[in-house]
Amino acid sequence: MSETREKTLIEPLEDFVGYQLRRVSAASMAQLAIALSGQNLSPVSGTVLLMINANPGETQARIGRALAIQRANIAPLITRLENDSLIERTASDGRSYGLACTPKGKTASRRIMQIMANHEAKLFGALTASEQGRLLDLLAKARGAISTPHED
Amino acid sequence: MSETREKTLIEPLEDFVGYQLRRVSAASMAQLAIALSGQNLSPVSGTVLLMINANPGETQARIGRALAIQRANIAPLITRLENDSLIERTASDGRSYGLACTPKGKTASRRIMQIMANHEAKLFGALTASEQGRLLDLLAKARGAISTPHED
DNA sequence: CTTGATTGCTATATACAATAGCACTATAGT
DNA sequence: ACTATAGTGCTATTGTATATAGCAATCAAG
Repeated sequence: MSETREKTLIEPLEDFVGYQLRRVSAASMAQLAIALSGQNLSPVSGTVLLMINANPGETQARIGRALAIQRANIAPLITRLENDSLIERTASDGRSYGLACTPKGKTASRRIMQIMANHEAKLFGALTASEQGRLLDLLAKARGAISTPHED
Repeated sequence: MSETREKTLIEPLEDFVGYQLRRVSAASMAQLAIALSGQNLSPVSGTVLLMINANPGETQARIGRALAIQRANIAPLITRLENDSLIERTASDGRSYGLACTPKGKTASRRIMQIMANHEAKLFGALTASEQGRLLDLLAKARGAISTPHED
């Protein structure tokens, strides 16, 4: 038995917001990846799909900017979503496409929203509703204040 | 001028803690990587070095567990820190080493702590001290409640 | 009609993390 | 003493996310 409770190490970055942020975010992402694996979608792909679903007709450059994903990186994501028949592109601009979910993509979006809501409940259920709200507010405030370096 | 204020897209995940966490964490990590680039260290490498500095004599397996880094992934990190003469390994167990910072590593650790503290101030300065404290508490509480999947 | 900006894209590189498996060492149970 | 189990360091490989550089096509403005 003995359960060998491992002696806790000193955490020099314990009081750093950025450190705790990174730890919680990494754990959350790992769990979300598992939760989404049944849909053959990564967290980022799923988020892009939801973004397209909520903003039909937008170009991939604008979707990417809203998610802080660069043009070069979002291209293969979009291609994959299209190959899986989750989205459609309709030429709009001559150089850009308007993106929209197919019926299959809309169904998948609803499913993904369910999965993410469930994931939220599981992960942050230890916090009360008001604590979650406060956390959300603080994160939104921090995010709003962070100056993005190059902005693509 | 016109400044073309880009029409804001709908963010379907706006009210998800995990999503905001990911966005803020990603931005923070990107900035930190820039801040640490002068030391030729990545955020993870720097964190490992600080962890060793604060816990001399610990093995890399235990350092890794404390940071949620698997044995297979921490090995090359440790090798690099040793090649850069920032840490030393002294055989302790026959199968494991005790890790400790060299004088150069201790100096680097102090520098890294300064950089990280500065990074914190820059990034989260929009929050008051009490807001930062509250955010820290909420993150710590959330982190404590998240069950790690395999635990290495 | 040229100049500059935007778009989608390829190619490439890095950081980080995950799995599988290997050799060696330690330890506990018989 | 022997064996089974488990821990440690490590290699190899893969996948995900993100970064930069550069290109051809298109658009917009002078």
